[in-house]
Amino acid sequence: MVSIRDVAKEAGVAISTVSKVLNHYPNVSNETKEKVNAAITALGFVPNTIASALSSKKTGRAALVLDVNRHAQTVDEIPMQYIIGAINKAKEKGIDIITVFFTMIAEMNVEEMIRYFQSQSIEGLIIGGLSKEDISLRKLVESGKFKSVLIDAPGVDENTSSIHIDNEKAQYEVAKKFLNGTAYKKILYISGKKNGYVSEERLIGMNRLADELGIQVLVRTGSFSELEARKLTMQYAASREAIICASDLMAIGAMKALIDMDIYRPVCGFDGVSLMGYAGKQMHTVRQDFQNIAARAVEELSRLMEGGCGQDLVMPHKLIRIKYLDVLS
Amino acid sequence: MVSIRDVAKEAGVAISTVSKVLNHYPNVSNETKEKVNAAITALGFVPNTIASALSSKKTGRAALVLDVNRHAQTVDEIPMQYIIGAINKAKEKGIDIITVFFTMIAEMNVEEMIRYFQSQSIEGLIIGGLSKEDISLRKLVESGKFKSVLIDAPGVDENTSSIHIDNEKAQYEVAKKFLNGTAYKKILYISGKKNGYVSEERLIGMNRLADELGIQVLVRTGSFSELEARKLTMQYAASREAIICASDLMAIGAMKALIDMDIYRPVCGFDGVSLMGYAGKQMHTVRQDFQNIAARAVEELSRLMEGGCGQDLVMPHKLIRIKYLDVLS
DNA sequence: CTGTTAGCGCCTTCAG
DNA sequence: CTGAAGGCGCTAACAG
Repeated sequence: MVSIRDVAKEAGVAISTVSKVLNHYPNVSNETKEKVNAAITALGFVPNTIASALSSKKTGRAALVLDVNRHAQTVDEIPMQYIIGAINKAKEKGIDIITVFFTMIAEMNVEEMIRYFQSQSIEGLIIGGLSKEDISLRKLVESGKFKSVLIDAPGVDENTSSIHIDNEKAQYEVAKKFLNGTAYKKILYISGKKNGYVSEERLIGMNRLADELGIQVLVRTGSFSELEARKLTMQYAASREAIICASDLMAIGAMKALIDMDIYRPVCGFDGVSLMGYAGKQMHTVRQDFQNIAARAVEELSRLMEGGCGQDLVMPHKLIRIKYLDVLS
Repeated sequence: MVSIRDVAKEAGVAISTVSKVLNHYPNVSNETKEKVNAAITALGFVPNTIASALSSKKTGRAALVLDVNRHAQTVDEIPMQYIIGAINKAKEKGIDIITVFFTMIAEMNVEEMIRYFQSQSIEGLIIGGLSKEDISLRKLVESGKFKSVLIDAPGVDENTSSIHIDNEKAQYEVAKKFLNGTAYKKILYISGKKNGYVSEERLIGMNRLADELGIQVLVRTGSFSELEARKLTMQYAASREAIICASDLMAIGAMKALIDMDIYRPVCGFDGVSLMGYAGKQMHTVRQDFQNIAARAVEELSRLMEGGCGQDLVMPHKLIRIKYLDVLS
């Protein structure tokens, strides 16, 4: 392995000079800079990140912590979008991302988590899907040992940023568009998790619209589960005129139930996953650009790692109507 | 940060002794081992992977290289399964995995790829979806600079293992089961990619069955594209009795085309992705356990990294009939 | 603007 | 079985 020392010798300069041009220090003359660069390419020198990290105490490593149901049979589209968005941006930013799943750290207490991430030399965390029940993880974030970006969860402090769409507004808007031109007065709203951060906001948005339009909303908790939404639809849809769900997956569950029941009710979703396109029916939904959210999260983490202060970031959303042809490729 | 030196002091032993118990060296007395371990827990010592890697020249880092279509709107289920399977097993094996996408390295030549992975201190590669067109990547593997495990692609050598199901057999079997009890004589077979490793094997399996049963098979290339399969079905299905596809996504495309054409033809897929469950129709398919394949790949890589020699691994597959309820969660 | 010199935290011979 | 000492490749003061 050719090292910085070889480059220095080849270029006829000191070892530290090479380091300086490598790290784009300001005070190096163009002349020596060129000599060094020539030597670098001549020798095919590759800087050793490990050594650099050890010496500088900056590893540039971050963990993307995601909640995927390991044995779920449904498609994990959202985590995948997060991964794609984050990794691509991370490469651009020169930071390393390792992906970690909730299940891998679920059993750990705070100390163990800290130890785990520290042993991995991780400086930053991007957490997707933190819920109120993830107490250890929350404590980990609050420990301040790592810079963190929380997707869809609150908790801004000096070392922590939060990134999310305006869930309340989005739910309000999509439901409004969905109901536009209709005279429905009896809606079934299938909500997310009880005590879930985004679920509560979405519910508020729904209620605000209901007040405004003077419609009656029956709220039931679907726990973001397709099956649960299916059951709730079976139970309540007959006496309702339309169904609004706090996620696309639940919307699909609702729709399938309606097909089984052989009745028609319009259904509204939330997320904009491509799976909707396979569900066999056009549906209104909010579209979140998960890749973009993750990419933005990486940028934000990068900023934090360079000493920036935590902040609250609100991403834009769109309203769309998804149909089969949208997902053909 | 508490270091090995502090532990040594606390335990009243030499720094190297601590290192030895950390790395489970044989020649340390139980007595000192206990002293050291006590000191470790007392101080909450966390070994520094970076320093260890620099010193030992073993990083224990691997890259999972995957082909995901960044802007594809269909669900990237297979890569996600690979990621889940690989990462979970990697944690168990104590190796670090960073995920890399083909798009991130597509433009690079071999030298650049080598440099990229070396600068990341990566020792091993797990590559999913290597095709005959990925010349640089193939050269990278053949360079012998990294230990590699190829999923669904051939190329075993000293540093390289290959892992895959028996595609020929699987295609033969699923098609046989699918046609069992029918008297169809005119089949449309929508194949994968021309010159694709797995595509060719599957086609051979299909042809073998066709010979055996004396049926006539019209082969068309669907390139694993749902849209292409849809088009081909539109074009040829009317004059055929059944459709067999070399992937589930193409099977879905075929099925949607049949619905549009308003004719019925049974469709057979290959893979066992959960998306099939949303397609609105029961379908025969091969089921590959992608998580398990990836997990096995990590084990194999781990073996290679410890000096083992490359080998060819054939994973088992199942035949299933997938239907909507299978994917409810 | 350039070179010298200590480490970073750990591993690994090599003596004892 | 244990300890001392010399790096691994690089960064970061500090001199010059």
